[in-house]
Amino acid sequence: MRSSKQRDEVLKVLKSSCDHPTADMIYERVKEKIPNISLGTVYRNLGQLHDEGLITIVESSDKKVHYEGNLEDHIHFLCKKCDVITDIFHKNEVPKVFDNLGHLVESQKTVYYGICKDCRNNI
Amino acid sequence: MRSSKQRDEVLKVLKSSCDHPTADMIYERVKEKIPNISLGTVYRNLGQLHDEGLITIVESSDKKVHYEGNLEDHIHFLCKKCDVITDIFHKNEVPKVFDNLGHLVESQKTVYYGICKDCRNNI
DNA sequence: ACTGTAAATAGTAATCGTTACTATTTAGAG
DNA sequence: CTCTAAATAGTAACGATTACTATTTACAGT
Repeated sequence: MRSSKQRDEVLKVLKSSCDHPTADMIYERVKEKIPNISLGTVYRNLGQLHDEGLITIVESSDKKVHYEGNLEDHIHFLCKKCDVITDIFHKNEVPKVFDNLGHLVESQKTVYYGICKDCRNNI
Repeated sequence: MRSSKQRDEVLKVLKSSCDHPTADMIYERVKEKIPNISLGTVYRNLGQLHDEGLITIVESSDKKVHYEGNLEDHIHFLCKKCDVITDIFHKNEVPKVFDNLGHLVESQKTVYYGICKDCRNNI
């Protein structure tokens, strides 16, 4: 992968973002430094950075993909009313943390990602 | 909510599906019973059923929303190559189960859903 | 049963996040 | 300095989902 100032800036913006911005939000922020950057460039670089494992994707409920630059192991709380995503770093004390934050938990989803048996064997 | 044969059939199809079908797949299956049902009707009813808590949404990586009629508490394994979603019901023995299934786990995501503090207070 | 109504539907058009395409620019190896 | 393939800007296209509208339908009140 060749270096590019566009990709560097996308990564820099994401690493310094505390929210979980969408491609469009990242585009607006990068434009402050590189005014003529293309939205397609942002999408392509987000895809590459994700493939390289330098950023992660956070699913939301607003039909947009949200990105995250913080690779530290943590979980998310997603408000179904306002769609705000909260980071929770104290995995082991989840019930207590939510009590302290004042959030009402209604459900939970856990997904494991990887390669299934068939895909490991074929090729 | 008024009853409708369309909604009943959408729910019936989903309850008897072992995969995790998309709106389009559900549409095709319901058409066998109700040939002139509209895709929009399927989408609207899936939304209503989800609001009522009768079905759940499974995020995938193919940009489509997948639905599930099985409300039993379980987690998912998502293959990043073929996008197949596997149900895992033995939560407590996760590493062992994946060993047995032959799946290679690379990462994990946990999300809690609910109402955040601000949304609980405002209104 | 009959009627009024608001909800639900079928069919179609519109939306919008994302991807594809193309001519041009650019990084970096030789 | 040159060559070449990767990266880019700008724009067009795509496709899953949602919105819209005239018509149908469930069902509560008579």
